[in-house]
Amino acid sequence: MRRPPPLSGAEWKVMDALWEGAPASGREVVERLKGRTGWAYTTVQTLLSRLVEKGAARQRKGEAGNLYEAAFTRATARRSAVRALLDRAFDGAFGNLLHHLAEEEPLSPADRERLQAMVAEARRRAPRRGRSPR
Amino acid sequence: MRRPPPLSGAEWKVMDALWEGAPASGREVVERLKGRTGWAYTTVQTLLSRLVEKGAARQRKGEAGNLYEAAFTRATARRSAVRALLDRAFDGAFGNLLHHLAEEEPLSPADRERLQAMVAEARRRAPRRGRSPR
DNA sequence: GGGAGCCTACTACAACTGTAGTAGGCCCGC
DNA sequence: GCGGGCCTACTACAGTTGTAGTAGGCTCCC
Repeated sequence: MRRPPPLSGAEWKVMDALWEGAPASGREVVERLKGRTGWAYTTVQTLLSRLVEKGAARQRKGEAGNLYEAAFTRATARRSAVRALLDRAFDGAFGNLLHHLAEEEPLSPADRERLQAMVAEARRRAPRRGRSPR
Repeated sequence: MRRPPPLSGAEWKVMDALWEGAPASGREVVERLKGRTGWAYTTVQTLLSRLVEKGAARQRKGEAGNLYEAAFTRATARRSAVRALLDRAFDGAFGNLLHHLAEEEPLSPADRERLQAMVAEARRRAPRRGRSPR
């Protein structure tokens, strides 16, 4: 899966359930989503089918019914979602997003500390791995 | 406008044109979008009408046709879009997004430097303005 | 071996999105 | 004063998304 397909809001919830443990039966997925969504069994089934269709999940026959698992990791999906946000609202540039976060979002002082520490840490661990901004 | 409405991809492009200078006539908006989208005049008009309907833009009569302007700033729209991404893909928590950015995204070393500097700068300027993370 | 459950596949349907076409009004130049 | 442009309002239509319902099959119990 080179480029994961975009996931809709409802699809994200189902993928979250799959990432909690796979493979999972339709029944299990419904159980995991109970309390978060209250969706009918068939609603979840429809979403699972759509995810399989678009290549976000894989389906295989199990003992009792189909089993499902995500076709890519949460981190991959997040990268894709961040990329989509970038293209849509930040002119495609990471720098614009970073600037926005630092300047416009109500980060708590703790968030800022944390962000700063994380950046420093990541830089220490992988000083040469980045790509240049566009 | 307490909560700006969510904007679709096409709507973002039109809003971008409005933010480039307002008020602007439909014709001007179309001109600004030429080369970026190639949309027909009526396509842009439809999008402008939808934006007015959903309260994202304001319309008023001008000398020669309607004039349009954005009803909120780009920064406001961006905050809203970031919030939507957070809710959809990061469990609603800023911290998760920050962690993702630092750990998973291919930021260039320059981006990391910049991010770090911006955070430090923002903290210096507004040491007490943040809200606590959720 | 027939009914209760459970499962999958197919269908439904309204709202929202992307992308436009058409009709009808107003103004300017000839 | 009429044809060409330009503008607005309305309509169109397919694809996606959210949220299900229904029909038909398997299976296990009594």
